[in-house]
Amino acid sequence: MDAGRKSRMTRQRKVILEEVEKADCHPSADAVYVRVRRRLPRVSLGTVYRNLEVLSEAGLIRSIDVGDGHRHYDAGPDGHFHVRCVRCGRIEDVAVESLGEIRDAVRRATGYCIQEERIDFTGICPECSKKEEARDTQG
Amino acid sequence: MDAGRKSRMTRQRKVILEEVEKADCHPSADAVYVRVRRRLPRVSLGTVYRNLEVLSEAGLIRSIDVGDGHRHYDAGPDGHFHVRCVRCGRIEDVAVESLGEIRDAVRRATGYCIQEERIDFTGICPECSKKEEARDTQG
DNA sequence: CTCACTGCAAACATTTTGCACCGTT
DNA sequence: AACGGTGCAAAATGTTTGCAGTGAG
Repeated sequence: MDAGRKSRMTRQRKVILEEVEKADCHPSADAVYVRVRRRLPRVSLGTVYRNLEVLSEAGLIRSIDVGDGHRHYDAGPDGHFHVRCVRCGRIEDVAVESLGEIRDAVRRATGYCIQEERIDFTGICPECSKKEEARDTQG
Repeated sequence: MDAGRKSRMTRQRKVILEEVEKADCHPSADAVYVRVRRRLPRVSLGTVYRNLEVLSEAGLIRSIDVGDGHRHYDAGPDGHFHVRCVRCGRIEDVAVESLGEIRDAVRRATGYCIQEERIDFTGICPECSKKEEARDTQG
């Protein structure tokens, strides 16, 4: 693992990376902060932000912006969409077969040299749908 | 044009709507503020934000979040992607043929009831590419 | 030993909100 | 006249930054 040219793998950075990696959801900076603080009670939020930026730049994690007002972080592989539930706020991955195709289509249509894409869906997850259905049925 | 149940089409609201409609790019709240102030020098930024929210809720405009730290507004029709140039910051529309297909695929894969999607590409626009090429060639 | 990194707190940028007055309906 | 909307200024939110001291390499 090479986090960059002259960067030092400090205790804080390592813990931050681990916590993003082990998180099942896609934690926000603040969520990472809360988790990290369980192991390093004196970390500062600034350190968390700085490290998320560094790790993100090093390609060890990815920052995603689903438009809910927070930036989220993701240690998983690239090349997927996200779906966010407007009810419970969870963010899930969706594997994508046709991402390359879409990218090519956009490149052709616009002439842009595409570097990155963000494809995010918003809706209601099956679990929340079920709950609402149950509530509606019961009155 | 019915901006909502009991909302009043005030001078400010009308001008804000017009300025979003006539803007060629996708203006940020602050950009709208600047434009509106040319016609109504005493508007406040708060009023602009409130009206962008109201108009957005009324479906007269759409708010888009391309992840550059500002929310942008768009009076155009729904059902398109956006491409943003990392160099000059412009945001352009891309017409989409296969949006429905993608949405269905996501629905099938996740079980989500999809309400909305945001599909944004980031890259370098042809114009900026050209400039950089020219600079590179000349040394 | 060096200099990237840290904690802290203050600064920032963007958006939201409380309030008293204003103007559309 | 009623009440939704306004300007203003302060607050809230999420993120970044300056600084002096710390610790990884």
